[in-house]
Amino acid sequence: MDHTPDDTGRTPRERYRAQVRSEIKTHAWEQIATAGTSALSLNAIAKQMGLSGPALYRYFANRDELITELIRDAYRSLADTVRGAADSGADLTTLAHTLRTWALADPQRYFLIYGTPVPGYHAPDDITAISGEIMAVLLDTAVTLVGPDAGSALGAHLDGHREWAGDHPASPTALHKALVFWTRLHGVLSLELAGHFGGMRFDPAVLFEAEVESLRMPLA
Amino acid sequence: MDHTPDDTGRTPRERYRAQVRSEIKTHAWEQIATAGTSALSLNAIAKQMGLSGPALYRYFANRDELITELIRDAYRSLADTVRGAADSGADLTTLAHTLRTWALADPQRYFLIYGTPVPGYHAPDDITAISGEIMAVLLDTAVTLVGPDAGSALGAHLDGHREWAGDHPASPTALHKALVFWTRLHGVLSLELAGHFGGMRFDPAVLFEAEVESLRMPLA
DNA sequence: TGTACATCAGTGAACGCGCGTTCACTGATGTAC
DNA sequence: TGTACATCAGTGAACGCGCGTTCACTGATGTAC
Repeated sequence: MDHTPDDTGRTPRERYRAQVRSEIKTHAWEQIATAGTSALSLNAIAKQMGLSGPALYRYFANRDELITELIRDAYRSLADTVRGAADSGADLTTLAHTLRTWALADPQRYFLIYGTPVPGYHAPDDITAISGEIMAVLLDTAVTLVGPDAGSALGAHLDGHREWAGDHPASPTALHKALVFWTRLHGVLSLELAGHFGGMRFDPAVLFEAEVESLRMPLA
Repeated sequence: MDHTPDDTGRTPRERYRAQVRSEIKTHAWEQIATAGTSALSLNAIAKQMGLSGPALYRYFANRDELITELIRDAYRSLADTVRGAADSGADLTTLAHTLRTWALADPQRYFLIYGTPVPGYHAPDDITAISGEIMAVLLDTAVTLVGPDAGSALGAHLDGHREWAGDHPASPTALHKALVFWTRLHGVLSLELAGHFGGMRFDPAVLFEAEVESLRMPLA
């Protein structure tokens, strides 16, 4: 048999490793969706896969590394999703719906990013870098949106602390809109996903829609 | 010694019990603040208090009951805080700042209410009732705020599903404003508390302020 | 006020459990010549 | 193509740990007469 790398540049063994790794992650997501992140257990995953517990240590150094990887994947997925939408010419409304669809598809994935923080946990730099990518997409979309708005106090403040925008050439108003796009939609989405609209009988989609439209209005 | 009830109507033993219960809860909050809710352990609390593990079972039937009690206390505290502010004549801005102060005082308490939900957990009815109290305060404040706004699509939709407002006689616009008060401020607050503005150098208070002011503008 | 009894807080031993993780190993797969 | 060796996936036993929870108990506190 020929075990030279295939056209993806990976040997069979590498491909096998990658596949098992991803299978582990799939089972990890299932556990998180079923019982929450704190219930994630390497032994339980191994059992589900018909492996012994220690086998997983061939693929992840320890439990923390697995969780960090899941967080990374969640960020990556979100960043790719919004970037993909923006590159396909999505306007603000379409982008917002893309975000909502992504969140509803897997609430626990959303909460792994935007849910309760674990005291003392700090994400590695490459993950915070992905946050920056997401912000960049929001800024791109915000600049296409800005009309002849009057400047806002927040816009001016943000303009005075532009570091977070990378070197994005967004106007103060666009900075303001991008940030508020994020916070308003997160406000609605996270309450919806957490079930806080449960007893109430209205349709969360209508609320979401209203908040999306609010972003088209001039600021303060 | 006289062991008849004192003027609060409780015997010394009852007062002692109540005090130990509250001491247990205090230590529980410390643990949650330090290492997150999933790290909450009855044995660890007992150790901190210089008691044996089983002693705590005199005060709480089990771990779940303790956690539920903490959640109840968190809701109660929030409801009392906003109700107190409103009764002291707080307007929308003051109420918003009261909320922010309450949240910043103990982020983990905030997240116990509004953070990542535990799949499968359903709060008992008396707790969801407290949600209603909070909503009532928001509605009270919203009605004082409403000007000659044009009706919104969301307002009309909410008016068609008024059950969640109890029998509060708020106008459609007021319903809309109350709900958006909640979601917008939660959006900003939860991202701030979770540290998502960490790397960015702007002042979250300015963003919060801007969102509070946004509530004074006419809706869509 | 004093004594007999009931209540109840707290203890220490013990339970079974599942966890993360290590280690020395077997056996299959891949590599070099 | 065949053989010798190296790599590496996975196993099973074992570790120590802390967890929630039960149980039978002791001793202090409160109650009734």
